Amino acid sequence: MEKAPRKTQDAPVPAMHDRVYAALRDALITGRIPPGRGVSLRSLAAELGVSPMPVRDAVRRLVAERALTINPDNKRLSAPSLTADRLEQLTLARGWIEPELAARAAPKADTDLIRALEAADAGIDAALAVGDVDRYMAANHAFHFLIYRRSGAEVLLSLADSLWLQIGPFMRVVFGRMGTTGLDVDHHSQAIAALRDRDAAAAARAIAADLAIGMEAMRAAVEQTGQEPPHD
Amino acid sequence: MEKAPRKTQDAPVPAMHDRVYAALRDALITGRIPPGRGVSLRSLAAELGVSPMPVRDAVRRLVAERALTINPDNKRLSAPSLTADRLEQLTLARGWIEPELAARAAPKADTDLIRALEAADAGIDAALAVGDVDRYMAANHAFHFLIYRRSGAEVLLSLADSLWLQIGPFMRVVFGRMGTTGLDVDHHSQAIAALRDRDAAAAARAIAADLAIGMEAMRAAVEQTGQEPPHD
DNA sequence: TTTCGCGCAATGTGATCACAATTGACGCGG
DNA sequence: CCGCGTCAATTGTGATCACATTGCGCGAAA
Repeated sequence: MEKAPRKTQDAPVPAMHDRVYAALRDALITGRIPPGRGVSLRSLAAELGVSPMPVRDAVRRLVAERALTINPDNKRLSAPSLTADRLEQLTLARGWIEPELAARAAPKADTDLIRALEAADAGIDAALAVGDVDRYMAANHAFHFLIYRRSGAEVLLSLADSLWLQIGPFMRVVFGRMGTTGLDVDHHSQAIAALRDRDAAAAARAIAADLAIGMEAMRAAVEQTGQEPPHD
Repeated sequence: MEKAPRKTQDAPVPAMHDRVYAALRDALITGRIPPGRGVSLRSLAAELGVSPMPVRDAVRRLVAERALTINPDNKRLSAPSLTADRLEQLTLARGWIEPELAARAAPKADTDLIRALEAADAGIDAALAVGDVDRYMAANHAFHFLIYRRSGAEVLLSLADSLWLQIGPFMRVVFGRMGTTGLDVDHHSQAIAALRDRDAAAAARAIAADLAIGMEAMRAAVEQTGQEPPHD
């Protein structure tokens, strides 16, 4: 016997604070916690049906990843506000890191990865067709990180992860402002092709182009939003 | 009375978990917690004379910043090991971000900044002269982040912060292997001059050159270290 | 002397309580 | 009707306790 048969399943139940983290992360990315909104440990805990303890852990992590901000006077928590300045920096950083990750993933691509990417891309198209924002964002995230994870570059990967977490709320604004039109320009197919060919440079180009489209859409949306007062 | 005169100073006593964070951060950067060494919440708490609670918070933050790692099976904490792979990624990321920060800081430079930089640079030289590693690293960190903070680019700045936190332990290895020789090539003066001239491109070049020197020294040191078994 | 097994110590995690600071609302006085 | 002070509720923070799991060491058996 190798170890001791773990009942029937092998998955060791994720810790509570990890589930809370995942929940908050999802809530932030999908915009269920709108930018600028203040949150509190106890209210989140009550909402999730747990004690404030694991929420504290999850929140610390999200603050460190800049997915949440903490008022230095108040010590009160809030979702970061969307500013053109932040978006510009995020765009720049993504433009460095993500093509690099794609380039590193290219030599390691295999048929399993290609198949998974095609499935994810199909999911994206399906979501776009019916205008399902949540599914689109989930599938798009899955597509990109299927590639990035393949790079094996843990340090850069974690940077990309943090950047996506900060970008998430912006995407919601895009859809709120202009729907999903214009996002179907398919650099994803080019990325898949490049990976199939193990062509690092082409993969990097495809990802860079894909980012450029999305980030430009966000920039336009934020510029438009910034002129209005906060809507509540 | 405008508010209520806060005794004499204005600094509202940093929270315990922030002090613990600072302490751990310093311990990691200066190598007092050697790479690969396991740590525990309770032992750290006892060592710092506080309850495990603020240590948990600080550790969560450091884990999120990748300055500490957590074994997914054990759930046990340890300082990340130094690998050539990690160093390569850190070098790449620093090479993107830090020159950019310097470039953004250049237009905003003023005489106060220049003076502070000259003081920090003098501190570096003094530390190098007497071979004081801790002081050198502290002064070098201060020098760079005096510049970077001036950029006003919060997002990029936090990325740079995380990268330095991960680089810290490597630097200790450098000094342990080869002392401080070869690090006195003075790109810092060039950086100061560039900032005085508000020359963004020159500032970026100076910082990039400075990084290249240091990172190459680390690469050589790690390569040398990697061939030996862990020394305890 | 070596090896296996049992039990204790230590670990991370989560809950609950206590406390100081801040917020927000209610009510009183103008 | 408006302004302001007071008080209660809510906030983040830290400590302490309880618990399941893991690691390690001591001791017994061959």
